Amino acid sequence: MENSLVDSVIREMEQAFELTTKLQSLVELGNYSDTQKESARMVSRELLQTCNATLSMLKSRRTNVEIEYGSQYQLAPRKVPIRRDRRRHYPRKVVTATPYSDGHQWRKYGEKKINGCIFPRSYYRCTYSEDQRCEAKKQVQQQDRGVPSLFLVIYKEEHTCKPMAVEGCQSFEQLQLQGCGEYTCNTSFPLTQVTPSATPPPVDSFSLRFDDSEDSLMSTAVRSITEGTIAWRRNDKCSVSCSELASADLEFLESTEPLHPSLSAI
DNA sequence: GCGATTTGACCATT
DNA sequence: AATGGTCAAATCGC
Repeated sequence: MENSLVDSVIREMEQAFELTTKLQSLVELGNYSDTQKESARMVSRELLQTCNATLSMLKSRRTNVEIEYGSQYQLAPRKVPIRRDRRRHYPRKVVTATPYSDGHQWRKYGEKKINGCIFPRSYYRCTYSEDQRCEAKKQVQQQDRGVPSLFLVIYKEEHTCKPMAVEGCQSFEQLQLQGCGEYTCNTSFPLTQVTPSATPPPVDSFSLRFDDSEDSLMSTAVRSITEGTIAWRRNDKCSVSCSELASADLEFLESTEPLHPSLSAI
């Protein structure tokens, strides 16, 4: 396939990817039952997997790939793994309803009206950009007039500053954006909604590592998750859904001892 | 007074 | 020339 056509198809797939993440946000924030949400999550996961697989195939035909996709939710393991060069930094896109609370502190340094967009684009850099020479930046742009409003957040460069206020982060987005380190849980999840095929996780403390940990920051964060549901579990991986962790595919790592005194098993 | 935000100007890229 | 990204002076709010 010639490159221009590949580029066109990639753009269409990118659009499909973003629309799917947008749809996910709408479902999560909508007034649906847990069962309906779980069904929607499963369909979304399949869609995102398909998008990723297609994009991987397309991009393997092209060398100048510059975009990496992220979403509010971690993806299921890729059917076609993407080999990424760790030395390169790609912008990461997130569609979210709450763009201002991702666990990091930002300073706004500009705002620009973008051609063809209703809402202006805001430019932020890390508060510690000067103190700690942290290069992290993000752009936030409202997507539409919907309720709730959705924002496209584009992250550029990783944080090199010391992670701040991990203990205080409350939302999945904050958790995700802290950098997908190792997370410990203090006990088993009260499994109120387990799909028939799911197996309960270990009852003692355990670590969770996000599936996409190869791109993680090197910091380690300690979190406790006190309630949630396991959507599915396969070998040492599972999909978790709980109040603090909207939905994520995780890898269980047995932990010999709690990493934090307050995280001992109940 | 100080730090954060706003906003017009400037610069680089296409 | 048009557009997007950044700078920096002015302004705001605590």
